[in-house]
Amino acid sequence: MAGLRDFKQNQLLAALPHAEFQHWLPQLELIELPLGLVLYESSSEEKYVYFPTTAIVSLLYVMENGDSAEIAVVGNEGIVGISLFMGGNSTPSRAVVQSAGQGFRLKAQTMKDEFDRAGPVLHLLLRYTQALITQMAQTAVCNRHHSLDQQLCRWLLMSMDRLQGNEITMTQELIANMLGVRREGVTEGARKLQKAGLISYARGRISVLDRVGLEKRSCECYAVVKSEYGRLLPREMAA
Amino acid sequence: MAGLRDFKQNQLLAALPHAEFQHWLPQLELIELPLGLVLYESSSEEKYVYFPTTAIVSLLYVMENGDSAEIAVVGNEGIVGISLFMGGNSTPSRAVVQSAGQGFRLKAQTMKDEFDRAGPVLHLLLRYTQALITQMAQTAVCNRHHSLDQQLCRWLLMSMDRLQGNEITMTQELIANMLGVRREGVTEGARKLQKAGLISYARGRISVLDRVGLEKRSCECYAVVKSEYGRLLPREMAA
DNA sequence: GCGTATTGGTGCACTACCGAACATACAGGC
DNA sequence: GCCTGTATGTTCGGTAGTGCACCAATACGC
Repeated sequence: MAGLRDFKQNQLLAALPHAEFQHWLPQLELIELPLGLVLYESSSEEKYVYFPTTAIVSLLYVMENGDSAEIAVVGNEGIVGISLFMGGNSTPSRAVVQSAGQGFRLKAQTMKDEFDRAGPVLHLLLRYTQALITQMAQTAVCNRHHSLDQQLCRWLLMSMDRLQGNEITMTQELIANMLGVRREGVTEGARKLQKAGLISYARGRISVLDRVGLEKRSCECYAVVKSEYGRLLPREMAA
Repeated sequence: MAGLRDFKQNQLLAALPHAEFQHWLPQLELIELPLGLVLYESSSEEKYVYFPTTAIVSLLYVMENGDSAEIAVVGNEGIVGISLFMGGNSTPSRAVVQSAGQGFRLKAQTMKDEFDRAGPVLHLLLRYTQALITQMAQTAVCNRHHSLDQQLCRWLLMSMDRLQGNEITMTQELIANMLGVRREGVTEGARKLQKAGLISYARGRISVLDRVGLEKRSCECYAVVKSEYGRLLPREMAA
């Protein structure tokens, strides 16, 4: 049985007004989110929304020829499945667990009912959605203008913000998939970062040794998105 | 004085329920939107929302070093200024008139009041927002994976969908700004399209001669976004 | 402790795009 | 018709990233 502490690990749940939270509580199921689990598939109807606590979920587009690209990341600061309350019930993207952990899920209908009550929950979710939009827009710009090395730094920093500790469990192959680049490119970039003493890694485990150093090598995109999250979401939520 | 017909040129206005439309009518101002006009600046508070009728507006990010990239386009199918009802009141992007024309504007507060009434207008605007999100996400993917030539085709098609006639008034230099590429690259791409008989152009005027041909050369991104707009918005709105 | 699958490292030819410099050509004011 | 600014055309060297092929090292099941 999940305790109050577990729920509050997700910052949207933590920010819910007391009354609404009490209302949802019996309906929130704590579930395991293993690496690679697909929470929803492109253009298929979403039956649940998910509130990650220790897991990280990638929203990614998979193209006709199999190439893919991550358009946003959702961790314990957010919710997976915004198209439910936005009205579309699906999106052309896929949601995949990028870093294993736990999260809560809630039935689609329960979420819709609460949203339609048009109270503070609606405004909280919409502000979160705007933050997510910023992340997507910045990803578009970043894909256009920044080098693989810079993007790798941004990606590592965003993952760090959503994890406890300073270790990421992730192969270079998977990172390449997310960024939509070749695995060799990630190898090369990671090698440079290791040489510079910013990270160290071995077979699917990456340790961040110098966060500030990564921030310096990253493009401005990381800072822009982070500050927008801080502005749009309740104080303690800057992620 | 604007007639009913003018209002209905914007498809969101046209889709408003009768009661809400009557309520807004006295507050909607018809304005000219000349090329290059900045409707809102990055991170500045938005005082109006805009409903383009014959104009096209670009949402673009301008980076620290001056490089820019378009993240979405809004024409007569949409509204400029979603951050007002999403709750942020600003975004890190800039909105610029990309193709001169007209549109209506509405005071921020009027829009918010209506939105907070939580009626059908809220749901209409949120579905539109989801369509816009799809466009941004697809732009991110397109920037990652597709060639300048393909993107140029996509861009021309999206502009055509938002204009009457088959002529676009736009220099190659400006298109390059939107796509976030070099002017020479656009020149080269346009030359190929002209040679293939798909378009013809001269000094800032582009005529599309073979729409289907452009669609064939474009990447899948155009079709994905178009079909999502069709799915999410009222019938006649597929743009 | 052996074999196999997974993960990471390296080299190479190739392409798309960039940055810069410069040439041409058309439009509109006079 | 001439001048000037704006729009487009062309070239050239440089670079980041690709696709492919292959190797090296570690982890893990048996």
